[in-house]
Amino acid sequence: MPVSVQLLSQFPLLKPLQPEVLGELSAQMTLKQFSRRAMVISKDGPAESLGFLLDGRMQGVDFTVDGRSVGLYFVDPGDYFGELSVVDEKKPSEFVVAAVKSTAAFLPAALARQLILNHPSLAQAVLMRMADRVREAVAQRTLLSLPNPFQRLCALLLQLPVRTVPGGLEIEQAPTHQELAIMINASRETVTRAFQLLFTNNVLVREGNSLKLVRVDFLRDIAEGRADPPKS
Amino acid sequence: MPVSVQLLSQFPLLKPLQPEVLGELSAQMTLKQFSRRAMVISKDGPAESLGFLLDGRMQGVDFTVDGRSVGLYFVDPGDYFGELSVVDEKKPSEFVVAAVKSTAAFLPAALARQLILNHPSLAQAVLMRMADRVREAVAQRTLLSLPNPFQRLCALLLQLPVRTVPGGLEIEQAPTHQELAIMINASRETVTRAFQLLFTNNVLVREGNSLKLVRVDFLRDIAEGRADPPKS
DNA sequence: TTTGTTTTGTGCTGGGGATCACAGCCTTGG
DNA sequence: CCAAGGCTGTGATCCCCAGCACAAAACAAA
Repeated sequence: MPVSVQLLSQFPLLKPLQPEVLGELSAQMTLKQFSRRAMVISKDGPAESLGFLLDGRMQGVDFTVDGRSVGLYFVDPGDYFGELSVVDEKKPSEFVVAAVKSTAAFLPAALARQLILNHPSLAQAVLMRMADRVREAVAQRTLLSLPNPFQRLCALLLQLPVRTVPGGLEIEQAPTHQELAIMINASRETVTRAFQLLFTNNVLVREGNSLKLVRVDFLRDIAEGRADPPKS
Repeated sequence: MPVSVQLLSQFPLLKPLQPEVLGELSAQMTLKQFSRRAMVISKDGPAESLGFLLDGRMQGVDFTVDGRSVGLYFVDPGDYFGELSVVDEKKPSEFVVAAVKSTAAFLPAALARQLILNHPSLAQAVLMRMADRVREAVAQRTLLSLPNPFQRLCALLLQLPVRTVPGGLEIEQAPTHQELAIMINASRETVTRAFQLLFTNNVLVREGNSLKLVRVDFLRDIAEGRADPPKS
């Protein structure tokens, strides 16, 4: 099932390509749907392709040897994923699962690799992307050293992809407590309790499926240890 | 103070370059010594250059807003560092400090950038390096989710750069407890106590300035939760 | 050597959060 | 439209480890 050129051209990475190249690509790509919790890329499998997320959200996860899951990053529409294996031809370093029902387009790894290496501008773009991922990883690592889970949660909320709306920031399609918990090394219950406090203090407001951050400054104060987490 | 071509040619990254190019580079580079604990790259400063570590060891560190330090990675001789800022021209994402007395050569960022972008083979090498850093970061992140500090320590010891010696692996120039502690989100005292146990159970042996891992398999068993940490 | 400084070793205490157990609630698919 | 499986909320318990406060030891410098 080839993928329409129009869809592809939405991706910043592919923008600089000539239309005819894009056309060829589209013929080689396949479109796939994933239901919530479905595995998109497995760490074990060959899993060799470059994915472009059209719709939904995915989460990069890994598992410790003792079976506990670890949240690494989120992928949002317009992003691509799986580039690591494509460039270094090693096994994927993590799993990617669909956090919600999602659709993505895939380009076989070999082709993607050729494409990237033959187009210096693409190579450079990918290089930049990797640089970003390293930076994200560092930020995430630093976050994990915050002493208590409450701070870590606030810090995470602030660095999640948000949209500015009147009266604060908004996180659409809010992740579940569990999904957040594994990103900040905390238990699901602890996240629930923290949210509880944030709600009763009107720092956060729930709006259907999304989460509105009112009092962003206070959130930041907690994250950075200037303000103590509210007790009740 | 130009740097001898001979020194430079030890770096895998620069190997593929023609001797004359290498010669030019060497004229542009400077050699610097750092004493223990000295700051090599600051997160704030412009700090714009690509570093090549000749001798010693450095540690990438960051600080949480509340002043606690976070260990990110170690740099060993033959590695280069500071490549992130060089490729994306943003501020450094972390600090780099000398863990021990070290000497490094520096190439100004603008030149390094040119060099990399003009030589596809270098660009590719850097791309690979970045891929490695992402993989390292993922591994480190996964490590941090291990439930107890003892496991984390064992896991870290196993993924530190080691040298194979008769009767086990050896970590030369062993990091201090403090340096290890900040890499595994534990307190210095906890690391000390863990080492205590590992010594009395002959899992580790201290040999002057380096650390010998006897019973590597047992170390791995603990790290992976198959064996319980010894009680005494 | 002596002196100062960084690193390592240990006891004690308190609090924070993991874990377990279960109860309501959505939402989603059949 | 109902059922069933995921999410969210909440109490109770317990134990691990951060933090403090020194003491000892190793190391560097003078």
